[in-house]
Amino acid sequence: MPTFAPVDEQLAYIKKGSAEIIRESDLRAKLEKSRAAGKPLRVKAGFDPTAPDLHLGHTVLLRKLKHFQDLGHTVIFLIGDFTGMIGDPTGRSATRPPLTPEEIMRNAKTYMAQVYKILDAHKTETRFNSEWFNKVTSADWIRLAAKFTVSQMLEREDFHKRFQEEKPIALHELLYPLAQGYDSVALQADVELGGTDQKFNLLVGREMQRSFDQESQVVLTMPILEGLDGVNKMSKSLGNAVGIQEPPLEMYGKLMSISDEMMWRYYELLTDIQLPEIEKMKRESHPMQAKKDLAQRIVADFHSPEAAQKAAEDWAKLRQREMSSETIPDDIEEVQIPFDKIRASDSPAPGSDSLISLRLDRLLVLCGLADSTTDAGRKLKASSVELLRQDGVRGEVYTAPHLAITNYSFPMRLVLRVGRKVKAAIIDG
RNA sequence: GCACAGGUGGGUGAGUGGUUAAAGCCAACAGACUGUAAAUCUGUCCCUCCUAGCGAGGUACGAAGGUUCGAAUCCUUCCCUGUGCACCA
Repeated sequence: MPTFAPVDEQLAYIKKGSAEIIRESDLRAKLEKSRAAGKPLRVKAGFDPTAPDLHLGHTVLLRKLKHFQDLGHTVIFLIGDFTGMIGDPTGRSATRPPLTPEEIMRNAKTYMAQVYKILDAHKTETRFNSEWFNKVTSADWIRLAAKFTVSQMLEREDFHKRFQEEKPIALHELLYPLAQGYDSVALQADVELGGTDQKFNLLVGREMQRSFDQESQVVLTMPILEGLDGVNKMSKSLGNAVGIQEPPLEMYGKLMSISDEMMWRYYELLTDIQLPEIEKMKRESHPMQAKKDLAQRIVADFHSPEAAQKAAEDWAKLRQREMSSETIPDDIEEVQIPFDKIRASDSPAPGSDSLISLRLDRLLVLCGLADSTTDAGRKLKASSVELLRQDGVRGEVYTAPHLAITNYSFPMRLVLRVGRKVKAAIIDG
């Protein structure tokens, strides 16, 4: 029979960082019962396999699940492959197109790989809700739908707002909360975790269980992590997210760009450092050093301490170069480019002369440093394009789209910088 | 089905026949500044081409047609959204 930590201890651990627990007394009761019986709680969290890439925002919840795992409870990672076909209306206040089963399966697979960077794969129960929903009949759906009223659904802020703003609410969207609620019934969940934006859906689970004569689950909401802008929730589509699969340097750099205020929030929600210690850092640490530590810590979580260390060093170099234009990081992304794609029309054929002429603007586009040749032209005019010298030291700013090179030889390596992005073009003849 | 109100660039949101590739704001991107960030200031912010110029051309205001020297702006049809009514019970 498994043993559990004292209830008060567990509660404290669970409460850290959480936004709301409905109801705490229920949770305590469940924990007591579980401890007495030596039976772990069933802790469920559902994920919509719509975005294939997880970002730090998602990990807030995953970390909390991990905490439950640490305490010895059973974590059920529910992939909403069925509900994914509905598309949770949450968030963008707009109807979302349903996904196809193929897309969902593909996403689900990429999900799992990422999730296990945080959760213990062996201790996690992974389920798909199509497992039970494929057996639910139309008649069942009607019965399910009969348990809720339109007004109840409109209590949900998102629906309410859209209704008032005369924006569309597709009928199937109303099914989402029902389905999610039914998941809890099917899984006999004791606790369900979700973001604060999921509160409504989570509460539906309580109601639903009650009407199926089950004990209502405890609802635990986690705060929604703000993105790099510090205002909106972290979301890939808002472009303020840090993906957990991003390369170390990119991750580090992004984290270093958050505001001081946000930094503390990230400390709270993305690290296991205890609150009193965070408070102490707030008082005593230099904000920049604290931010570096945070960034390094998070990069280490998703890559390795070594990678984090290197990211920190590269970032510092990059930073330094930005200040003094003297150094660049060691590993720059290299892009292979055939010469004839960027050859200027007035250039002599390669080999026929010691001089060739190429189109910088096209080169920028091919390197991914500009969106289009028009955009590249603009960037050039704005004096924001720098060609770094071969030794990787300070270079020269170019404003003209044509670049003549003498004494060339293929393959030729040109290191270009636009803003903080640096790319190396390997040009072949 | 009928009536009414709407559909503008990444997002908001002006513009109701003519320097309007389309105001303002936000976001974004660069530059300056800075102990990181923020803030602030400046510039840019549809695409293509080149001789790179306050150059040439092409797309663009739900879709397709039409009227006009000229339309995002007027007309017609269609699509989409919302509201009310009706239909159906």
